[in-house]
Amino acid sequence: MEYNFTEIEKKWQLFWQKQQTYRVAIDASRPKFYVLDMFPYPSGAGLHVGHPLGYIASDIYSRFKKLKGFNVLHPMGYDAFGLPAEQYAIQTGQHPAVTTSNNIKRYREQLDRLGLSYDWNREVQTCDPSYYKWTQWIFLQLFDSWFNNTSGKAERIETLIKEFRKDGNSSVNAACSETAFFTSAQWNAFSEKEQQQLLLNYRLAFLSNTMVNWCPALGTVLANEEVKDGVSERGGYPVERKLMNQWSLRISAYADRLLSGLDGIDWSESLKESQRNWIGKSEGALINFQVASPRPSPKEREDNFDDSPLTIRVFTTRPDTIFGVTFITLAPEHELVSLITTREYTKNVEEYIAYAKNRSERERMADVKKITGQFTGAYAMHPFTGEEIPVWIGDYVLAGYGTGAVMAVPGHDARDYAFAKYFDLEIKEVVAGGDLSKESYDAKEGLIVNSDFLNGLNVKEAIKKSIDVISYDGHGEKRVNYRLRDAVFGRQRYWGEPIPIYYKNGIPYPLPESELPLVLPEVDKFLPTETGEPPLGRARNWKFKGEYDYELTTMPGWAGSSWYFLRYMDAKNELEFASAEALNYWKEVDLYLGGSEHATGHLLYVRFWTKFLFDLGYIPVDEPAKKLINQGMIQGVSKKAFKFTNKSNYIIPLSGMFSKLNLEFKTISNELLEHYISFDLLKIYLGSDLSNKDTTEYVIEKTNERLSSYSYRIHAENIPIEFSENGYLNINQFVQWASNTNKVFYTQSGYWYQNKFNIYKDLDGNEINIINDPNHFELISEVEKMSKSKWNVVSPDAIIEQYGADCLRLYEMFLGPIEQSKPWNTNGITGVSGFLKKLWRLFFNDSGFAVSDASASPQELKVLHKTIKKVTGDMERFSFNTSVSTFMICVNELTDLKCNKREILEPLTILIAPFAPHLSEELWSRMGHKNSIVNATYPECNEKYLIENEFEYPVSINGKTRFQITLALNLTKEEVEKEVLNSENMIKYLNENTVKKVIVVPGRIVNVVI
RNA sequence: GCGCAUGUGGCGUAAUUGGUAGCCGCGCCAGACUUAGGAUCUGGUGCCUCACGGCGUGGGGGUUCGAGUCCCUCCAUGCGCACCA
Repeated sequence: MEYNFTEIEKKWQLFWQKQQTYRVAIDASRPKFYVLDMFPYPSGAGLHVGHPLGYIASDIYSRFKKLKGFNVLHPMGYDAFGLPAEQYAIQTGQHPAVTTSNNIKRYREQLDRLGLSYDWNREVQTCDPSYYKWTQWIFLQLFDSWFNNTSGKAERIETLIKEFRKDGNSSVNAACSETAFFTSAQWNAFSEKEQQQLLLNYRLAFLSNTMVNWCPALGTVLANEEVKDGVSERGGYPVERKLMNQWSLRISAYADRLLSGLDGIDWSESLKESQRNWIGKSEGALINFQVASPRPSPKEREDNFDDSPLTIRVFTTRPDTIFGVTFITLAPEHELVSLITTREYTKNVEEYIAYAKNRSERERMADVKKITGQFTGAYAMHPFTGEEIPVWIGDYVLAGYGTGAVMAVPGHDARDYAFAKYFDLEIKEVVAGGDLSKESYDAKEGLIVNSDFLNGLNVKEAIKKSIDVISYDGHGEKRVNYRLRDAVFGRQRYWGEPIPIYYKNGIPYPLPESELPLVLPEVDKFLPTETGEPPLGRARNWKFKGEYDYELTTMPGWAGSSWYFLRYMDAKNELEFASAEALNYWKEVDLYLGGSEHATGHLLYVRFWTKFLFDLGYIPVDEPAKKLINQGMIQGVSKKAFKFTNKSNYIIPLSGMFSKLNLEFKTISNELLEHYISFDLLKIYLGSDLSNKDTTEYVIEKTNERLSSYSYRIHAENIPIEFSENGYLNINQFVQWASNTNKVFYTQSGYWYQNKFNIYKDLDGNEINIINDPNHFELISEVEKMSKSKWNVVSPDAIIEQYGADCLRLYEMFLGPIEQSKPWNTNGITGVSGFLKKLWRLFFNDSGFAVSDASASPQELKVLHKTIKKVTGDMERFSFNTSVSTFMICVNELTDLKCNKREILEPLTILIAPFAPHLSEELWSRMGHKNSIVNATYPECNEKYLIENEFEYPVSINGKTRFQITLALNLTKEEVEKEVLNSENMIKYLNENTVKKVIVVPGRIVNVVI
C-alpha cells in the first residue's frame, strides 16, 4: 500500500474545511491558549520556503496545546496596507486593492496547502474598512488622551482641560512638547484656536513641526526604523532631514514603561536588548550655564529688549566632571546660536551653519571622524567657579538629542577631546587615572581631582553628590533622557488608513465616532497632486459635512499591525474592536512567533498601543505577548556569478531562442560590481553573426543607481554574449528568467539540470558543459536573505508537489533549532521523506491495512513511552528538531520490533499529529475513528514501562572512560564500588597503581582515581 | 567603539541539573536487488595510527574526581545601537 501524500493531503484539507475543524469559540470550561504568527504582508512574489518555518512551528505548538486540552486561538490575517502595492499601482495604474486581494488569494492557497490549523473565520485584513474603522478609532482615543507623568498613565484630555481651567499648567506633570507656563486666567482668556493649539502639545496623537526623514524618491516621510544607513529600508532611496508639520504619536511618554515592561516578558535577550538600545535610557543631569557675556547680536538688540541673561541648558551623564568643563558646544541648529553670537563672529558662524546644513545626513554619518566647528565669540559662566567658558558650535552635537548642547569635558570624553585637540582648547584633568597627553580618560573609575567639593570621591559617589549640589544650588536637576523619539504617524501616500481628522479654521478636529470608518476615497492617480499635496488631495468632493477638509495623509504601515492581535479575539464585532467578554477570556498572546526584523518597529508599537489601551481600561493586559520566539530566517542561496577560469572567450548563443533579451545585472555592492561585472570585459554583439564584432551598437542602460545597488539593462535582439578572460557574468537572474522559458536550464533544490547541453560554446563553436567543467567555470554563490529582488526565492509549492506538505513540515522543523537562521537546502529531505514512508509501512502489510489488536510487548511499550516522554518535553521547550529525530528513532525501533499493535500505533499517531496532520488523520480514520484526530487526547507517559533494573555503568579512570560494566540499579554506592574494583577490567587497568578515590554516581557513572 | 548572541565530524545538528561527546538525518564507503539509479534494503563511517594507543567541542588558562556545559582571557562570525554627551 503506497503512501500517496497528494491524495491524502487533498482529502483532509477538504475535510477540515467542510467540517470547520479549526473553528474556535470562547469556552470558559477550558483553559485558553493564544498562539499568534506575525501576519504577512501579501507581496506579489507569494510565499517562499522561509515563511512557513514560523507558521509550521506555531501550528505544531497549537495542535499540541489543543491535544493537551487547551482551547487554542490560532488565527491568521494580512498586513495589507503598504508601499509595494502602491508603487505597483503607480507604475501600472492597477488599484492597490485589486493587486492586494489577488496576492491574498495566492497566499491563502499556499497557506492552505501547508495544512495549517487556522480559524479562518477570524481572518483580518488591515485594509478592510471594517477593520481599519477600529484602527481609526484607536487613533481618536490617542488624540483624546494625554500622558500624566505623575500617575504614569494615559488619561482623557478632559481631565487636563479641567486642570487648566482651575490652575493653569504649572502643576501639570505631563509628557508634552515644550510649552510655556500659563495660569488658569490666561487659559480661560485664550481663544478656541489658541486652546486647541496648546492641547496639541499634550495629546498622544498630535500635529507639530518636527524634523522628519523625508524620502524624495518615495515622496513620503519615514519613521526612524524605516531608515537604515541614511537610505530608506524599502527601496534604498536617499533620505533627508526636513522640517514638516506632521502627525506624530507620543510614544516617548511610554519610554520608561516600555523599558521596564521588558523585564516581565519572556522574549529573547537579544530582542529585548535591541529594544533597550532603541529606547536608549540614560541618566544624568540637566545643567544650566548662564551666558556670561551676552553681547546681543545686532538683530537681537533691535528685536528684544529683555536683558535677562540667556541660559544654555546641557544634558550630561557625567555631572561628576563638571569642573573639567573647558568649553560648551551647541548643535548648529540650536536656537540660541543666533542670539549669542558676537558681531565679530557672525559671518563665520553663518557660514558654518550653512555648511553644516548642506552636509547631508549620509555625509555626516560617513565621515564621523572629520572634526568641524566654529567659535561663537560668546562665553558662558561656570556655575561653580564663575570662570568664563567659550561657546562653540559643532556638528558633532546633535540637535535632536538631549538639549542640543553639551558641556565639553575634553579630559574625559573622547569626542570633546578630539574637538579640543583640533581647535587647541584647554584640557583639564578631573578624574585621576589616565594620561591626558595621549587620549581622554573616559572610564568611570578613579578618584575625582581638581574639583572643589568633589575631590577624593570616586566617580559613582561624585555623580550622586554633584547632582545633589547642582539641584540644591539651582544650577540644574537630575534628568533621565531617552533616545526614543516620538513616532511620525502621517504618510504622504494613498494606500493606508485615512487619518480621521478634519480641519476647521486651520485647527484639527477629531471625526465623530459615528463617522467611522472614514473610507479611503477613490482617486484618479496614486500620485501627489500638482500642488504637492498627498494623493488623497485628488479625491473629489471629499469633505467632512461637505465643507471641512479632511487630513490628507494616511497612517503608516505599522498602524494596523499595532493592535491586530486584539481583533482576532472577536473579528466580526461591528460595535466594538472586540467585546469585553472576548478580551477578558483570551487576554494576551501566549506564544508569538515572528522574525527579529520587527524588533524595534512593530514590536515596540504593539507594546505601546497595548499599554495605551490598558491605561484607558479597554483591555485587561498591558503587554501584548507573554512569550515571543523569533524564528530564524531561511536564507536563499544566490548563484552570484560565473567566474571564467581560463582565458579563452565564451559565447552564449541566445540567437533564435529569444526575440529580446532583457538581461539585468545586479550586485549588492559597488565592490561586487567592480569584481564581477566589468563591461570592459563583457562585449555584446548585435545580430547572430559572430564575425560582426562591431561593439558600438549595443545599448547598456544604467537603470538604477543607488547607494548599495547598481543595475544595468542590456537591450538587444538575438544577442550572443562574449566574455573574455576573467570576466564574470552575474547569472542569478538570468537563470531564473531562463527557467521560466523552460528552454535553457533550470535550478531546483540546489541541483543544476539541463535540458539542452549545447548552450555554451567557445568562440570556435565547441560546446562546453558549463556545469561540470571546472576548468572553464566556477560558480560563485552567496547566502543572503530570500527575497524577490535577489532572485533566490524557493517556493514551497514544488517541495509539496514532490514530497508532500507533511514532509515539508517535518523537514523545516528537522533543519535545526527554530530560532536559528540557515540557508535553504534540500539535502536532507530524502531522510524525512523516507521516515514518513517507514512510519506508513508500520500500519500496512502486503495485503493492506494491518493494525493488530493484540496487546503490546513490554519492549514495544517501552519504546512508546520513552518517545512520549521525550517528545512532550521537547514540545514544552519548542525543540521541534529533536522531536522529529525522536520520532525517527521510535519508528526505527518499532520497525525492528515489527510492531503493528494498535496499543502502540494509536498513541504514536496522536503524538505525531501536530507535525504531520494529514498523514495522521488518514491513519486515525483507518484505525476506525470517525472524529478528527485534533479532538483526540494527548497520550501520557507511564513511567512504569520505563523502569530499568540494570545499567551499563561507564567506568572511567582519572576521568577517561575505559570500560563498561553492567550492574543492578538497586545496588548501594558501596556495592557498586566493590563490584567495579573487583572486576576483571579494573584489575587489568589498575596494574601496579593503587586506588586513591572512587566516585560513584548511581545510575550514571563510576570514576576511579589512581 | 558599546551591547547581545553564536562557535561541536565532510554537512545540518544532538547531548534537559557538570557525569560514556557526536543521537537523528544528509553525504561518503562496502554489499544486496537491479538494464539503469537521484529507487529500496543491509553494514560501516570524528581525526591520527597496520595496530597498541593517542588526540578531539574556536585558541589559551583555571575550578573539579570529572567540563561542550562553570569562571577568566583572547579570536572569529552574526545581529542591534552608534559623534546619544
